[in-house]
Amino acid sequence: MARTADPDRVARMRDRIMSGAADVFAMRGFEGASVADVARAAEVSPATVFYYFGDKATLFRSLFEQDIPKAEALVARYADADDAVRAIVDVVESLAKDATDPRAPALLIELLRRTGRDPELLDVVRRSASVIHEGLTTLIERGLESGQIDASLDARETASWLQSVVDAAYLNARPGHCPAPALRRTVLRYLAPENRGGP
Amino acid sequence: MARTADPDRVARMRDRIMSGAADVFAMRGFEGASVADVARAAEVSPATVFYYFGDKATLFRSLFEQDIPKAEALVARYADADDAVRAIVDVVESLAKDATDPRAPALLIELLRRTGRDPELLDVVRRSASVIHEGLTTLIERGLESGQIDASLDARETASWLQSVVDAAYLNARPGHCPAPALRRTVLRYLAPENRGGP
DNA sequence: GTCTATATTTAGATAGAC
DNA sequence: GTCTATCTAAATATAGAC
Repeated sequence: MARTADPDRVARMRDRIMSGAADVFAMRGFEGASVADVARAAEVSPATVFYYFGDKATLFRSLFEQDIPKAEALVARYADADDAVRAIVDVVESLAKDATDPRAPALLIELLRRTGRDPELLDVVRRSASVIHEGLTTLIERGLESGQIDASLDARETASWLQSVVDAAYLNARPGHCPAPALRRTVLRYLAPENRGGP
Repeated sequence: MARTADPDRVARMRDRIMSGAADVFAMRGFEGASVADVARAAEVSPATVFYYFGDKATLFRSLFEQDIPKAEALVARYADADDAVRAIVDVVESLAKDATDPRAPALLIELLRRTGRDPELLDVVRRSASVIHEGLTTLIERGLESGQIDASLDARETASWLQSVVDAAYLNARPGHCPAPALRRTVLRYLAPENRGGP
């Protein structure tokens, strides 16, 4: 067909394959999903998938490369927030919001798993995770200075813990059940100083 | 060698293979681990592994079958506790204690993953998870009655959430880092009534 | 660029000797 | 009971036509 590289058409084809890949990887897992399955879902031949992505690991990784700019945008949005604790809760809830996609838990699991085995994937994940981690750490430090957050907490460790809690909320997300209220309560109470009587 | 079925020897052999399997499954994942790898780790032949476990899925599942009696014992130990909140914290910390095993995070992920694909494994997991869930629910109800726990919380939902938080401790587990303090703080503050000044 | 057809590799599982 | 040897199936990746 088109002899010339049409960037738009290339992008559309990549999206189509990646969308099929998200379905299939979520349903069957990385190893359980064959490239033939992905090709069928995208209504192309297996060779076409390899033509666009080179190999299966690269196809999988490409699903998460979009997370880096998304993380950067999220952190930037709250960088200048006045109310640090409120900003932290908003960031955490934004992260958890993606869990509404029914494929999200399964894909997160595949991601965590593959991360230990694919160094390039690890790099992608580390980049987006550390953007979030830095963003949260900054907000926590601000809350510590203003006295909004319990002075006995370490900013970086607390940021890691909050990220883990978000991940756990994802993993246990069940259809028709929103984790946001429990998550919000958890974060607010975890951060609060105990000077007003607390437990 | 021994012509007669010696239950003790059988148990030792099973343990030896399962120990190797835990290493290999944690390191390479379920699909990534070949039975040949497990056999090598246990210093037997692949055929011996199949002789004892039938197939790879059964071998994997057997790693988690021991969790059911362990869960029952844990719940029983705190069934008659006077201080409900203290008992809840103890149960949760006991659950998280296994996270110190460096293989634990990887195995948890494999477990969650395989659960959606192996109905028999799902059954095993459900059994031990529901033992814990029932135990926690009972303790939470007791804390609600005594006013130790915030009356606005639903016992069953809170039990589920606490189980998620334990998962978070697993996910956050890194060598040389103890999750207990963050976990304890999270649980205590989540449960506390807000009548004394709250968040 | 997209396909069909296939080469290659690998791993789960079994047969049968000892 | 444990081994060696092997069968079989499946999937990644490529070659080459169109």
